[in-house]
Amino acid sequence: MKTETRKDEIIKTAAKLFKEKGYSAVTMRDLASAMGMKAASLYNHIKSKQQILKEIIITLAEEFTSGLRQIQQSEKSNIKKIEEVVKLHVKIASQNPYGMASLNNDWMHLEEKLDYYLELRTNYEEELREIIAEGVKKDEIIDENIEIMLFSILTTLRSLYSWIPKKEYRNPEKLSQQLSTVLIQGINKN
Amino acid sequence: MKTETRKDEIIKTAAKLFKEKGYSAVTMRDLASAMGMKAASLYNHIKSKQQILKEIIITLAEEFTSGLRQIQQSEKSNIKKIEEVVKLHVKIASQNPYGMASLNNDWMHLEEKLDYYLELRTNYEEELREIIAEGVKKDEIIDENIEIMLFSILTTLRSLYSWIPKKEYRNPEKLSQQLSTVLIQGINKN
DNA sequence: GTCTATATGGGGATAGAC
DNA sequence: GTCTATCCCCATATAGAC
Repeated sequence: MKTETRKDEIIKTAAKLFKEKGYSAVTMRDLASAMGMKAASLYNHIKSKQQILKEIIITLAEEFTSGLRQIQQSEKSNIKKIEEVVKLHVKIASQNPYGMASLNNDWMHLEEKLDYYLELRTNYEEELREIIAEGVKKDEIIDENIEIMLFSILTTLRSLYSWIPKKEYRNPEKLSQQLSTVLIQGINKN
Repeated sequence: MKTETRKDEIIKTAAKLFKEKGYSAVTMRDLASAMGMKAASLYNHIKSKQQILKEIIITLAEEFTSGLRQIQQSEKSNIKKIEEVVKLHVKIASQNPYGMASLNNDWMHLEEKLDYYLELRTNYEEELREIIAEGVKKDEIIDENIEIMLFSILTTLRSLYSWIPKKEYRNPEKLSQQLSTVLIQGINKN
């Protein structure tokens, strides 16, 4: 557990601002002002605006990748694996909802690391697709269009960051369980 | 059916660019270049960059508002109403996937019309919440956390624009039906 | 209706004093 | 580690010729 450096503070503050207005609309002067300093001073801690975005996004993308890999390697039913994926998203989004906004909305502004990010993203989708396809094959999951099931689940999980800061969702265990119910069982009573 | 004016073309092209990089990162030079003209020439057709965003977003927001009002006033079961809401989103997103990106991601860059937009958005969510709450009360919908059901459905519908341009989803009827199944019945087989 | 030229402001980033 | 001053570039938008 390292102590938080000034650089970490800057990145955290930047993520908060990026969530409100997006990467392109946030200026280094905005960021400096939120930190209580002048824009030029930021550059003693970070190399560039682009580096801030890169650190926010790549860190999160790698967390998802390694989290999913662990789930994939476990010996659970595919429905259980999906429940674990829900937990993974709730956990990461709870810890860092601001960063999640950049991951979802500002990845296209990555320069150097864009290809790497896209690779992680594509692989993530592909692995989740395989969990669903396996579930269909083993009769755990209905034989409906896999892409629709995949994107329905994934887009809900990806937008978690936008409502997780609200009061009702401070209990990650409970939220994960309720969300799994809705995503897996649907909302229909009959 | 009016013929498409140059202004309409500019707005359509702008929406396409906004979808790729977001409002703030698209310059009037980018837009002009995509239109095969110089930036200054754009101003013979539109008043400002801000006006383009406003037209894209407010038009769509009003379409959703009036669409939902019609559904709300019909005499259907609440589950049927949700199916109609799915159809509404599929229809609008199919007609204008580029504009939907701005509606979802760039509304915070609205200046003059921001408050109006937020009012429409809040009302939309509130009406949909009431449909779900009614459904729970009448035993059509499970008695699970309403906010979670609402946001799970809504975020899936809101992100439709990002995957609707793909080949498999060109049939709005079929897509609506499959998506309703997944959202309402879930994915579980047992 | 499109162009060139330009006004005006703000962006990211660096130099060098303290 | 923070500041002031500044560089250089590009943003939106307008004026006025063709």
